[in-house]
Amino acid sequence: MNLRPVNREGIPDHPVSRQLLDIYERLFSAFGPQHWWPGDTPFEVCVGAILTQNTNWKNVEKAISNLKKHGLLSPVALNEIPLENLAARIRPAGYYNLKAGRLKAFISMLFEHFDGKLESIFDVKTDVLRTLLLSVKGIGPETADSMLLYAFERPSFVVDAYTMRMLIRHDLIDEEADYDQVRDMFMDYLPRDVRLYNEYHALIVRLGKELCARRSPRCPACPLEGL
DNA sequence: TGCCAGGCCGGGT
DNA sequence: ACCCGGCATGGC
Repeated sequence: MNLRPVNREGIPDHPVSRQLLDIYERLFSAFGPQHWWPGDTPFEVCVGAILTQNTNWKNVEKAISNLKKHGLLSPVALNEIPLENLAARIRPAGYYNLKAGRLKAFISMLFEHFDGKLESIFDVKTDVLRTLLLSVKGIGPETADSMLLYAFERPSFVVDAYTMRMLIRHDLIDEEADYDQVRDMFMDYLPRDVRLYNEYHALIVRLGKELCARRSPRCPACPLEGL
């Protein structure tokens, strides 16, 4: 338990590392590359990360396409539009009043610290940026890590409900493990590789959509069966 | 038809 | 420090 991973040419040599890599291999074999994030620009990824909180991605697509159609998918536009109008545009994503406020809070941070320019963020160190994102009301750990990984291309592992269920059902963590513990496990025992983390999380979500990381029932054909 | 979806916050113990 | 209700639409 107190063993630390040993990095050998970027590949940790440790039972937990092998287990996590084994899961990755099985998922990749079963599903293939997922080509995430489904979004055109870093800014769109950030917006999508907020909109998809506890929400089906299909609904988020409608909301984003709405924003695009009305020319609202930019920091300036979202800064200008009144809260109520924004809420109406993102209605299909659910929790639209809540999320309109969260988008506004994110945009406010963008203007306060980066003059509204997303490009300015690329200079900021990852841990500083993560703390900054988490300080925005409405951005929690998963949303922050999604932005870090998929918009800003930092090796920050994203943990979600599917990840928890998958690990619990296969007895890799105990029920009371929290977000940061699980994130730390992946990041301590896997190489800090953006492409790996990108694909890994996307594959877990795919697993959840298709099969046995759903709440119920457990799928007998799970590619992770018999780990 | 009811359950679920790529969370997070705030108030009450 | 936990626990829990609220937030809301659309798909299967």
